[in-house]
Amino acid sequence: MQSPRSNQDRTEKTRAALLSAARGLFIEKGYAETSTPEIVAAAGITRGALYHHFQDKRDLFRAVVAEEASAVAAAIEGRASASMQPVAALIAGSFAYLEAMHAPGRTRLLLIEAPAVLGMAEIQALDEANAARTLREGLEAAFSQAGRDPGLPLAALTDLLSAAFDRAALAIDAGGSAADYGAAISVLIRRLVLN
Amino acid sequence: MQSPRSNQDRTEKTRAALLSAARGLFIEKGYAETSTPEIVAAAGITRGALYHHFQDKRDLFRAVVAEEASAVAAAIEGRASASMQPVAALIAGSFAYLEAMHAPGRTRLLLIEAPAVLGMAEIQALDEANAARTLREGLEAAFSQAGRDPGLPLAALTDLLSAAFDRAALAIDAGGSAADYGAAISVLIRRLVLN
DNA sequence: CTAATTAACATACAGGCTGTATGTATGCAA
DNA sequence: TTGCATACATACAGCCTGTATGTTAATTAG
Repeated sequence: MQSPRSNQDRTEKTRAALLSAARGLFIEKGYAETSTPEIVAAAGITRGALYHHFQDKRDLFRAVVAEEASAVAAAIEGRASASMQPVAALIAGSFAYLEAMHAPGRTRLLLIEAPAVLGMAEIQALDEANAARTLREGLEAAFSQAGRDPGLPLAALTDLLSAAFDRAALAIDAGGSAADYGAAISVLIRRLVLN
Repeated sequence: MQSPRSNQDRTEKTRAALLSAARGLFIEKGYAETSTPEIVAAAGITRGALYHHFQDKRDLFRAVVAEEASAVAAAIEGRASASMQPVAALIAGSFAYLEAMHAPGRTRLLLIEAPAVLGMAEIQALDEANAARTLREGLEAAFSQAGRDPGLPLAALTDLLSAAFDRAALAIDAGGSAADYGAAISVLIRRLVLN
């Protein structure tokens, strides 16, 4: 806090401007159709700065995706409180997820483009860190309360359910009936867990 | 059948060579990392021929995807015969799908790259023409046999199930346990349909 | 049967984009 | 204040896509 602009400050501002501009363009036009000249123009800097802060275009995209994924996780956080019944918590969490994913362009960015650009492996790791673990624990709790753990492939079921949520988010974003997909999610969870 | 090489013949051979070469490269390296010079070199022709037969690179990709999707549909065809019980038919069809998707590179091509390159709308239309309708009819039959249609959002449920199948195919392809995912699919269907 | 037209390519070109290499100015540390 | 590293900006090389233009062979018209 001595110079008019410390290096740390400059870096933060530049990175933030880059991320914001990139997110807007990636959401609007997709990864492939967005050029780095466009991004830096929108951010008010030059390509030199971009390649100073990020290794390449993909690396910048990765940062945007991570940011967005963590925003989704944050939006869900706390929506399914520990005081709820397991099944109710599962359903509340699912609806929170659908709501959070409804932000403009999020489904396309996170569910369509990210797997193609970054590869499924990276996305899976990111999911695991954010939502998947919570979901699996919720499922586990619900199952164990209903007393029917034995032999069920819990991890696989978690994965399949998570895929169903993703598809629901995508479908709603594409104009599908939120009520229908919400009901379908609800039915799916209840039938799976309760007998 | 008069000339040593009729135009029709030439066209067919060239298109086939192009599609085959493109499929191999798209599967091996993905859409973005595959260049048209590479494709035509592998096919033994020039870029002029490619752009004569297809509007652009995406159009060629679209043709490859359509071919592959129809191969999957063909592989499933007949696996779920009308003589089976509805639920058994559903499960048989699901397993046939998982098997058909296990061909090298198919999950990546059809489930990861195609939505990103062609857009979700086109993929949905393609799915609808191939697998989704069959699935919905199967679900409907199973539900009506179990006597519990009223009020269920059938189309949405079909969509979610289809997403679960896709994820299972992806997960198995990525090294997940085919037994676990198969069991999970089986459980999901049974719990959903039977009470 | 020949002339004209069109289809099926091959070649050449223009523009744009990515990543890197290089230059410069400013903060920071000794 | 002198030297070094950081945060950029500028310049460059190579590749790729799509189009425009040429060429050869097949098909159609007269």
